[in-house]
Amino acid sequence: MPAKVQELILRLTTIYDIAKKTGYSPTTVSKVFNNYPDVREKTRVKILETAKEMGYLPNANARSLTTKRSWTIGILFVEATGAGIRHPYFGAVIESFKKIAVSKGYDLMFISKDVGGLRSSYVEHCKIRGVDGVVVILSSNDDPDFQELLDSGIPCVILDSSPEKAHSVCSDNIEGSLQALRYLHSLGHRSIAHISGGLNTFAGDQRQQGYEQALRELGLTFRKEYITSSDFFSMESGYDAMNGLLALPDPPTAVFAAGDLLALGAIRAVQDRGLNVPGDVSIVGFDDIEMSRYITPALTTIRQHTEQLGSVAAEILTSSIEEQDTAVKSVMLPVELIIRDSCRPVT
Amino acid sequence: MPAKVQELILRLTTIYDIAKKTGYSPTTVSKVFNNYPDVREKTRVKILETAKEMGYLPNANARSLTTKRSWTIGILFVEATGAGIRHPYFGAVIESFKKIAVSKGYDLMFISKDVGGLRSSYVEHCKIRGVDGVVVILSSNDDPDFQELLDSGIPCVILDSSPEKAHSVCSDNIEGSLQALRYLHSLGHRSIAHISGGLNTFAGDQRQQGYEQALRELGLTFRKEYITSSDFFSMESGYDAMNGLLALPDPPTAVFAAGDLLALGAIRAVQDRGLNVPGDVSIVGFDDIEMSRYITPALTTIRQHTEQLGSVAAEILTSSIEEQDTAVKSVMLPVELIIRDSCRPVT
DNA sequence: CACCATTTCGAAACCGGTTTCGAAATTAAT
DNA sequence: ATTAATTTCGAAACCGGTTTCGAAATGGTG
Repeated sequence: MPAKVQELILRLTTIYDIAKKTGYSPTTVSKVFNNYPDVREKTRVKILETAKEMGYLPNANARSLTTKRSWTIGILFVEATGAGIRHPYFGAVIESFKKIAVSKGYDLMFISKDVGGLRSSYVEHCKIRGVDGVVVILSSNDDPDFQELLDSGIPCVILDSSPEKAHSVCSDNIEGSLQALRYLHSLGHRSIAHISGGLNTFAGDQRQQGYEQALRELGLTFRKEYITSSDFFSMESGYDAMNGLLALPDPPTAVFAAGDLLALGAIRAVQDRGLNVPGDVSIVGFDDIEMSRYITPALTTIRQHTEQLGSVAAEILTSSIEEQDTAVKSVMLPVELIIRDSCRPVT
Repeated sequence: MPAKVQELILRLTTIYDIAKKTGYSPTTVSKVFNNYPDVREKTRVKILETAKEMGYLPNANARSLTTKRSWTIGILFVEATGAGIRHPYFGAVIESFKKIAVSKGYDLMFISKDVGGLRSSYVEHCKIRGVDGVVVILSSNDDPDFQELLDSGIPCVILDSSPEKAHSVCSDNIEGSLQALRYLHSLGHRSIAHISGGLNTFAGDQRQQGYEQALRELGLTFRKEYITSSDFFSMESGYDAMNGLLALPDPPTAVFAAGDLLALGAIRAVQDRGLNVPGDVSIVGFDDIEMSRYITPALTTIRQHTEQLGSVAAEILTSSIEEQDTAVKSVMLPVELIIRDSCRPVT
């Protein structure tokens, strides 16, 4: 052990110290902190008082060791996309998740494929750390390590996915796509393209399905070249995708993007060509990130209730950890079309 | 203990199991995993092999209990602003911080003022969890709990601040303001306002100082009404602040916003009044968040090297945890003016 | 082959809690 | 005042590792 660490060890007071000072046994001290009924009121207050005097703080590691409960929830999101925590959608969801989880006594820890500086699987990481549960955000379904996690028996709640094995919370993506397309259709648009988020994510897949379903519903013809698949939900890929669409001999008059960031990139691409949104192309996004209200043109989009997604996920996960109810819960939250300035009737 | 938890306890294999199976003692097994030199190669491989066979994974809690090293780093950011993790700047910094920290064997855990569902101080939370160090992002200097943390002896690295007591990493905020103002000045602007991030944050304070310093340097008169103090670095407060400036009898021709989000909000406010950026007002931001390239007009801004901020912070903190060198390190990273489309010479 | 130096290993104590179960102390009942 | 019922408490084992220090095994040497 390095000298620095050694030196820094501020020996904290333990229940043994309290026991010695009060004259009671460590057992009794422990019972006080765990609200056991078999300790007399007088001794309870005495122990509590000296605990406060001595600045006692429980040692979470010691407690976890015996109780097998770490009061820690792992956060897992796909690192591959590079978007990670930087995507405003995730940030918002994590924040609301955190708020609920913390209020219930849990702390959040990032779970990655490295542990102790070595490569590992998610499950290994979780078991080593002894997390009580895991919240998974934007998983790519095809990751075997992720599947292994679902099978591991560790309580999981997945956002934007819906495996049979684990709890899940997601928005009604298909309905969102329908609403977007119906709206564009109502404005007279008939050539509507889709910037997909990619089929390797649940959300991307669902929204694309919804897009295709809407085409059928509205009697529009499906055109393969009108679906551009961006792998990530990033502005950059939205930008590239839109450029592809604009280069088409017969470009669409409207575009439904599977994410707001994609939409922002797309808008930029339109503008870079000297064209105008919504003048030349109407664009609808998905997510309603905070930013969308403030850009020009303000983005018409499908709002997800991110705060609720996070809090519902937290409720589900914590109760899954604490209750014996084994039924897998699968919640789908409604979405909402937010009309702003990025769409216009065809002329 | 709830039945569910009890039931789920997948008794993991321990070093004792390995000891029993191989015939060696737990001591020797432990030595193998800790690379002690006094174990013969033959027994090392045998232990390692059966460990793999049995699916052994170390128990981090048990290890932490004896070694007093949790290999956990606490992340702390001010929750008060509501911005929290949602701000793209933080997200980016945390991500690069995480990358380095994880590669060195640390995991990241959020530190809040709640622990175990009860109100607590940051220090208490840290001690209970036994984190090895803490990274603080955008602290508001006036929080006493935060000061207590700095005094606690727990290794800390602070971003966007520069206390004497702890390591710190920040951008050269003052230089950034100077560059922004000089640039606007070079375009002929003489009435330049400042949307401040607020004086209760280090970055906000520094940037405002830089603004005032630049005014003097450039021989411009300081006008109190040209500084609008927004409390948070949010689009909304940027929007409000800009509205205030535009309502002035003598509105500025250029605005230097202390953050990109503030700038985005400001741009929106200008546009909502039927005015144009940069036609009627030139705007410079600060941060260069990814978004800034994609909005219209693309934002001219002062780039912070977020990735480097995060990685340098991680390097400093981990070495502060591991080395005996007690000198407090204070790193200031250069900034860079990124010229895009949100400014124009005065006509 | 005896002797000494190295290697290699393990017993035991410890880290800071929790929990079972029985004993002691107190109260209630007769 | 006994006895029975209840409270209140603590000894001890355990959770899964780490580390010290001494003993045993091995190797080398004369």
